[in-house]
Amino acid sequence: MSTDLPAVSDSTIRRLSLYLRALEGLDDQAEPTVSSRRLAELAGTSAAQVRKDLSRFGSFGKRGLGYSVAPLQNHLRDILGLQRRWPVVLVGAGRIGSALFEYPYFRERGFEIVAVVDRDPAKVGRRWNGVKIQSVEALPTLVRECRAELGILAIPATDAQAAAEALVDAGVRGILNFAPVQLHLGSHVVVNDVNLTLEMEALSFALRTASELGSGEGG
Amino acid sequence: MSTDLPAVSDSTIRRLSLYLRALEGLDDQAEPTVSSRRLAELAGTSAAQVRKDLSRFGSFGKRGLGYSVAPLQNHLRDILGLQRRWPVVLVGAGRIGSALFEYPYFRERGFEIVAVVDRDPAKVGRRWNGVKIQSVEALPTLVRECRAELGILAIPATDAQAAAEALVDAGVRGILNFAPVQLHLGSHVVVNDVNLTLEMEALSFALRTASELGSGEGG
DNA sequence: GCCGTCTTGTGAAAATCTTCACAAATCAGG
DNA sequence: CCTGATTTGTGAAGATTTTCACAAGACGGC
Repeated sequence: MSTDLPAVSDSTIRRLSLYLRALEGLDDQAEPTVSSRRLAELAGTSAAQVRKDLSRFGSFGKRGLGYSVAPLQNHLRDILGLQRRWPVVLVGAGRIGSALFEYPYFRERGFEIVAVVDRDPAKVGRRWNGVKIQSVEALPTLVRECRAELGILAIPATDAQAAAEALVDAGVRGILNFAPVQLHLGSHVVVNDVNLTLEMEALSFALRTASELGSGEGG
Repeated sequence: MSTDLPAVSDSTIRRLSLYLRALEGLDDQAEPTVSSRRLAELAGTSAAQVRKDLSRFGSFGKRGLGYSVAPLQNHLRDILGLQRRWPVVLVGAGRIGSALFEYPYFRERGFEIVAVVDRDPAKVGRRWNGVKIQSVEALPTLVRECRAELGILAIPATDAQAAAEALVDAGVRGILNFAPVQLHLGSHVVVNDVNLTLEMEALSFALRTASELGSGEGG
């Protein structure tokens, strides 16, 4: 079934992912249906928000009853594009790259890291669970051979822009970027940044704010 | 309620972190001042947004000239709470925990992982660069001894809620959570989730959307 | 000093996102 | 069938965030 796709905000999509995760945590034998209120609790939002989010894509619930767990899971997978396998090319075989390669939840959702490249000649040639680490020069060929449309950048900031461009030139349209740098790519390419330092700084700000009761900066 | 710090949105704070990163990438010998337009380019937002964000905390710029790079860096560090050291307790010594422990940018910003715990007895006792991995039972003591207010959860979803509660009971007020589960904690605790699957799914959705719009190319 | 060119800081307007509130639909029980 | 207890889907209202637009300030050249 093809889903009609209106303009949907990024925050809605991110919540859909949380709904899916929450639904997968339910025992659909014991709990075959779920209300927007319950789903909201599980996902950390409000019932109205859940209904609004879902209603953008269709009427999946039944009044008086709620949403059937298994069908809703399928709808969400369909909306998010998870009803297929996504081959992924990983750039960078350092600590972060290694952790991502082993990350079990990617494969579970259809994201399969099918190729790994690294700049370091000492790493090239090693095998990770059957996948041979290759040289960055092989990147364009690899992307094309694997028909990868998704790439992950887990390399230093200095190399990220060039690597991103290489990925895009070879056909990648979506990038998960762990490098602490703003990538400048064509507007048809989607980039999601994972900025670990930023996350810690947001915590730091929140804690500082909380403890500064009664004293602040001069205005 | 804090007297001087206004209510500031999370998105503003996140952008401040990006501004700081962008400023650190500038050579302040060659470029002693920066305009809101330039900073916006570097951080991937608009000039008006930059000015609005900064103006919530003070008047840091000079009309006709822009912002002085070094002083603005200091203002941002001050706002974000980076003018101090933040001891951090890491829960989970698996792949992700290991990558985070080695992550160089944390220490650079004052976030120092001073203790590591793991549930696995086989890992307890090992040393990571001078830090001994300890049992989860030691967690409360460790948090208190280190005076850690920040914790990182890099453990399976099943263990995350209990570990989070242990952290909070021992005095932690901010948590960076890599476990794919919604934590339920007191409202005085700040939790930032890093949801890698969600990030990939957002890419998947975007790509699926783009291809389903037919042959038209994005501008 | 005066002029022209920049650039900030900021109210107001526009856009976006979230919550509210309620009609319509569903079910269980008698 | 009818009643009462639920719960969805959704316009409207409310809240928040972003963009606009411009007065006021700053600097260099002369």
